[in-house]
Amino acid sequence: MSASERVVPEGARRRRRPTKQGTVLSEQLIVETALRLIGEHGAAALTVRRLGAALGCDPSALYRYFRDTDELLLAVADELIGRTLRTWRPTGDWRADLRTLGLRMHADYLAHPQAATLTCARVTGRAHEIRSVEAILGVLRGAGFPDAEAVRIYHVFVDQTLSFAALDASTLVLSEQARAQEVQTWPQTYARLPADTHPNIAATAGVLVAEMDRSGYPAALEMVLAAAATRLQHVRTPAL
Amino acid sequence: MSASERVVPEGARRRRRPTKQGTVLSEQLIVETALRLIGEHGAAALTVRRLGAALGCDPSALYRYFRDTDELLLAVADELIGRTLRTWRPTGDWRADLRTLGLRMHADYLAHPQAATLTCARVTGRAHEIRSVEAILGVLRGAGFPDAEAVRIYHVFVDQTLSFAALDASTLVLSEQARAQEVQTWPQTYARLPADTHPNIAATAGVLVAEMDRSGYPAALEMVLAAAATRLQHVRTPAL
DNA sequence: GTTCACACGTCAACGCTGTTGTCATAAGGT
DNA sequence: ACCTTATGACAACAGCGTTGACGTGTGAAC
Repeated sequence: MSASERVVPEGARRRRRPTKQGTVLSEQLIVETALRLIGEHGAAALTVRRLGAALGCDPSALYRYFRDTDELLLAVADELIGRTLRTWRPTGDWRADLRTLGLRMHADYLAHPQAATLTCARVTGRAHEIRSVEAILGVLRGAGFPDAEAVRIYHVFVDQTLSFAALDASTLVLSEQARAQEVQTWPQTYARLPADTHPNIAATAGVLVAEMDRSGYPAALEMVLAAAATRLQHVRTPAL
Repeated sequence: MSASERVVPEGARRRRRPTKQGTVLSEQLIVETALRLIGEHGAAALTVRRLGAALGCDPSALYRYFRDTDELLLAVADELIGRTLRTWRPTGDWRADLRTLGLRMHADYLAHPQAATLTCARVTGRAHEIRSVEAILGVLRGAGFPDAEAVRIYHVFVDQTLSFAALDASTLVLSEQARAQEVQTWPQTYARLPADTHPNIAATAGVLVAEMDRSGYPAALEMVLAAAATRLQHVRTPAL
């Protein structure tokens, strides 16, 4: 039997057989346990053996549910997307809708930084992700963007949100002292550079220290939304 | 002897003893070989054993030069930063300068994805980084952006470039088959969704498949530059 | 009810990984 | 020429993902 034939799709499962330790496995339970493991003990804690131990089953039992660890990771990623999307409702104002969705996705991923660094870059092709793509495209096309434009803006919006989430999450995962040192680099190193050798840094030192202390995502999102709005005006009033 | 005591700083090395196969090790040679290994055989090829084999030495000999593989990767990353900025010269056209710098940084990081994913989020506070901050701020202030605005745009520009680089690099780090599957998800899964359940995806399927096949960074960069240009116009012609 | 196919958990094993303790030896200051 | 010790080699360990074989309990069929 090859590895891929070993996996039975979740919908087709009929026999639910408890493990030696009594737990009844399911795709849902495995994904939740994986997420919990990552949240409690860091991303490095997600190994097949540890996950098996946490679930009370043999590690190899997981291969009845996922072809390999990569597929398991995709399921974890999709679960995160689903949690974000579950409470979001579009209002009809495209700019406000994208703003709140972006900020919420960013925040939700940061709430699970270890999981975010592992999964932000992945295209899952699973249910929750598909729903989010459909929704965002709907918002943009409903606002009047032509198809090509809508797809391009969708791409920028989603990749920007995920990549900033991964970036910001990765700093949260650093060790306590590494993060502390990272934060202090701006006031300690940059704010003290002399004006004759580094005129631009010296002139903006105060603003620089304050700005670099927070995420650049909100400002980046605003700029992308502003550029999109400008583009929409051109589409609506062509050849002025 | 503990692991950290085993490492001798590069400057303090006195005895250069050739390995059994004749090569004379050095921090520089190890870093270069690691970069070559990544470039030739992919990120997965960078293991201590393979690196040892490529260098003609026992894997454990590397631990005389780096405390662990993480420290080795940081050394590789540091080498990368230097290479990126070395050839860039501002022309005086702020928008073109930022465009070429962003695209070049993005490309250079992608050429060494393993190092990129590990280092994109770090603030080093070292010479190369400081020079880049000074240069970018100089471009923006020279273009006429007020200090607060210049810092804000610098933040967005640099974080967006690094985060997209990390995102795109992380897909290159995936195993061969995982990446292949990721690419096929758009034509195989998304392009086949029926129009009645997923009207927006179905309507844009063709454009979607083409768009998602490449990085969103160039488009994102253009949108940020466009938003910045609009902002600059407002600053130059206040209170119209 | 009883039977029966097989889904699914378990076990053992493979080859890989990073890392370390110990030892031998050649380099280089004296 | 000696002696210290830096440094490379060797062997071993624990842990990793993954697979093939095995047996047992389940749910369906009759």
